[in-house]
Amino acid sequence: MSTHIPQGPARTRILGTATRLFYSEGVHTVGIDRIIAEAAVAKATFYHHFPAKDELVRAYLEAEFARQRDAVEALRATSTDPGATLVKIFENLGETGAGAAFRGCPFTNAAAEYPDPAHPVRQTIADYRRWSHTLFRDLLADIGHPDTDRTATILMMIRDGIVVGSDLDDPQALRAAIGEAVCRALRH
Amino acid sequence: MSTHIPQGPARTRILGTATRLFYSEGVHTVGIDRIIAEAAVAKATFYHHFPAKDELVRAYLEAEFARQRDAVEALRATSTDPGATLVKIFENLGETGAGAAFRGCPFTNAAAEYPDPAHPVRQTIADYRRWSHTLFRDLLADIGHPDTDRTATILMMIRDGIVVGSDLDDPQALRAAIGEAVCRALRH
DNA sequence: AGCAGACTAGACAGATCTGTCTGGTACTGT
DNA sequence: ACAGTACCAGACAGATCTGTCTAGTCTGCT
Repeated sequence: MSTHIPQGPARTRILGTATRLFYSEGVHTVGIDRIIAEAAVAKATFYHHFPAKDELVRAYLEAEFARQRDAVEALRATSTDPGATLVKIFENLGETGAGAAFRGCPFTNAAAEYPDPAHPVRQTIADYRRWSHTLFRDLLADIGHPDTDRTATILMMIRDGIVVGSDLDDPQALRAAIGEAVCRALRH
Repeated sequence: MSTHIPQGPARTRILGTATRLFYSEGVHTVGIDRIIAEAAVAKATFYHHFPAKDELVRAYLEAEFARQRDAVEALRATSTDPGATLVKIFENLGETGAGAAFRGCPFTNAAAEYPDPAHPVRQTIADYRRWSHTLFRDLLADIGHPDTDRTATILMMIRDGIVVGSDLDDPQALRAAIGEAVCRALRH
């Protein structure tokens, strides 16, 4: 029911289709043939825009990274209270985790399929995780938290726990525990 | 340097080789041909013991599940202090996470490659996660914690954070934060 | 008018995947 | 001595994978 005919230029269609399929079914299980079929694109066009499948995977994660950065940027622009921003980030995480289409974190899922830490895809994942940790640390510094670095690491744990647990356990029960988890993590 | 010639009966060799390869490189990237080659087993023998690859994946996770159950059982048998047991479980997690061969949680990694929640492999993963949550909840009850269920959920988050972060971030920095993370999670 | 660039359709190569099947060897218990 | 079991070696089928290549269409700019 949700198989829309993709719109716009070829590159956009490819990336949109790849995002949907890679996220919902995994990277290695989804072949190029399937992507070009569902994106309604010729094979030569695909390889014109992306020299190899791994480049598409990287572009998929890079786009997701940009999307999250923009969302956080928008959140920080509306609020001057860093504590509220922090809580809102985690509430949003729980909300998306409770959605039907949720299937975990695109970055950790991809990492599971790319074991080599030197691979370009893993570099993008590492960038994303450094950005996440820095984001938490900056917000904690803005709050005036005395233990920013270690607490940011603890918040990363909770973040990972939410995305993993929302996929594999009961997302509602998990969502109900997020507020308390963050609250306890911040206590020092 | 670590490619040992496998020992023992064929089934053990297959499962041992599969465990090593599936964990270090992923499930879909490792083919049957490679497993039978490194296990020094004939193809017919493989399919005699495991009717399909997915059955081997399931057996691999089931064996890992049993190993962890045994380890926890041994830990609970030596100590009568449930709080110390809980802390030790998390310390052990951080220790294995800091090891060179660590590549995240076998169960969450496998889940990333099996998107269908109804798949037998996902059932095993769900069993494992239910067991983990129940373990935490039982230990919290033994301590006399007033909020066992929600706190167990928070401990699950920290557990997931440790296994994900040990693989993708700096395992040493993460390990140094585990004690504090558990301590804050237990505070009520 | 004409040309460049983006696109489509699809054959093709070469590798690799899972799973089946044939045929032969070696050990073990009766 | 003999049946049963466990195993080995490897060919084979059929599907699927990534990536290349040929050949032709359509559109917009100059």
